Parts: sequence; structure tokens; C-alpha cells
Amino acid sequence: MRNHIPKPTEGELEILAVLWRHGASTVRFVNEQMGGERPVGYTTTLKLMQIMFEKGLLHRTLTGKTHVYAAALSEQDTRQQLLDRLVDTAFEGSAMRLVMQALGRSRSTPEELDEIRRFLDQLSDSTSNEPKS
Amino acid sequence: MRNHIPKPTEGELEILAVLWRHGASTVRFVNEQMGGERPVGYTTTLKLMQIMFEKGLLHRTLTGKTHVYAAALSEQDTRQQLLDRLVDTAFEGSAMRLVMQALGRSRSTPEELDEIRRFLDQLSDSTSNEPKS
DNA sequence: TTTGACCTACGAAATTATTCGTACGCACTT
DNA sequence: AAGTGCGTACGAATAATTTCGTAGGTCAAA
Repeated sequence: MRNHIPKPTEGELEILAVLWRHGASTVRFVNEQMGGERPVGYTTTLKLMQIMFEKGLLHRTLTGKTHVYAAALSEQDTRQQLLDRLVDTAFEGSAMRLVMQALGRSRSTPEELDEIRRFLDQLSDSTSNEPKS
Repeated sequence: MRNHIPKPTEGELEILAVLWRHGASTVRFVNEQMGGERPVGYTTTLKLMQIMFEKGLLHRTLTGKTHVYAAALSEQDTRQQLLDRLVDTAFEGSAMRLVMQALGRSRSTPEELDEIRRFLDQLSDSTSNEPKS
């Protein structure tokens, strides 16, 4: 149903994370944001983003003389892709397993847990109304 | 608290998956199991498993003349490691986000949803009894 | 004892990912 | 005009991962 865009690598994900968090950005901005543990050279980030552009992972528009990049795939879609991959490789295809394990360790507040309950209820409703298809 | 064993790579995960699913196995068996899309040469699997052994990712025992390999880290631990990684890189550190998204798409049966509810209740209990620390 | 079917070990090619140096352009100040 | 700052592009070094060929051992059947 969806275009086949290559899976993002580790490093590419970092860049995507910045773009998701801050919206479309210049290379410089992205590079600055990533300067956490191991800061990386400007041209490194540039190159990576250029490659991502070629791969179709990013869009870009020329604004003045600098490029402004944006993630091509929504956060949602990318996340789903990564989740699916993880579920397949490490959770024997069972999303439930993944959910349980994720819940088990996360220090969740009661509010968050409630939020999930509500979400579950919503799911129950819709599944019970739909043909099993 | 836990030993620092290097993160499994993509390919290594495939092997771990087989070992988790089938228990300790020989190279040949693992290699056969992986013959899904793109079958890979026997020595490729052998080499990879040897490397994993050196890295400490696998244990092995000599049985007769062939090695029998087993995953060094429990499935649980590895899964958690991978989850943590994914949560960090793609879900802004929020396990809740991950859970919600995983739930959203998985075609879960009402039974599974109930299971999660029970699990949530359990969590609520324990968190409400513990000091917030 | 030769052949075939296994096995391990190891070196090294092939492939992917990451990193950065260097060249070059443009606008602005000095 | 020369110098500075900031941008792009691109080639290539490096590192990490994956792949496989080849060598050599053991065992058992022909």
C-alpha cells in the first residue's frame, strides 16, 4: 500500500528524530541538535542528509541559498515500519508480546496506564463491530 | 547491573531468533531455518556464529565433533535491549508512545486485549503500593 | 585407501554505513 | 579586491557487517 522506501539506518534515524521533533530544518540546525555524546562534523551530517534525499527519505526545498529538509515519511509510518521489523525479528511476529514487555518495564504513571485502558476500550468496540474479514 | 554485551546486528538477530525459537542448535540447523527469502551459504552462517561466540553473544558446547550453540542472553534481556533502543531512537524515549502505536495496528483478539487489561491492573496495583522513587 | 558427507577455522572479498577533507560559490565586510 | 562566514557537492578513507572460498580434519561406506 505504501511506497517502498529503504529502511533508515541507525544514523539516519537520528536525523529523522530531529526533523520530527523540530519540523523541517537546515543541515546546520540538525547538526547542532545532534551534538550530544559524540558531536559529528558538519559535512558528515550534510552528506548523510544528501544521501537520504537521494534515497527518498527526505524532501528538501531551496530557500534562499540553503536547503531546508523534511522527513518524507511521517513519524507514524516510519515508527510502524520499525515496529513491524522488530516484532518480526525479535518477538516472533507477536505484537502482543512486544506490548507486554514494553509495559512491563516502563515506569508508567497511573495516568498513562489509564490512557492505555481507554485506548483498549476503544479497540474492543471497533473490533467487536467489525466483520472479522 | 547486566553485562555489557555488544548490541546484536541485524544478521545476528536472525540467528538469535532461531535459537530462541528452537533452543540450542547446530550451525547447520540454524542455517536451514534461515533459508527464507534469500538463503545464505553455510559458511556464512558459520562465520557469523563464530563471531557471535567471540563477542560473547553465544555459548557453545562441543558435542561429538560439532558445536551446539545457544544464545548467551535471554530472549527477555535482548528484547528489552532492542526495545529500549527503539524507544530511544524512534519514540523520543516514550515507551507509552510505542505501546500505543503497537496496539493501534496489531489485529488483536478481544482475548488478547483482556490479557493486557489484566496486566495493566497488575501494574496499577504495584505502582500504587510502591514509593515513587 | 579412496570417496563423500560432514564439520571447523580462517582469510579476504563484497557490501553498507559513516566520516570527513577539499573544492567551490555567493554575499558581506573591510 | 581580499578575507570571512556559511552554504553545497563530491570523492574517498574508514569502519562495520556480511558473504563466501578454500583448506584441512574425522568418520564411515564402497
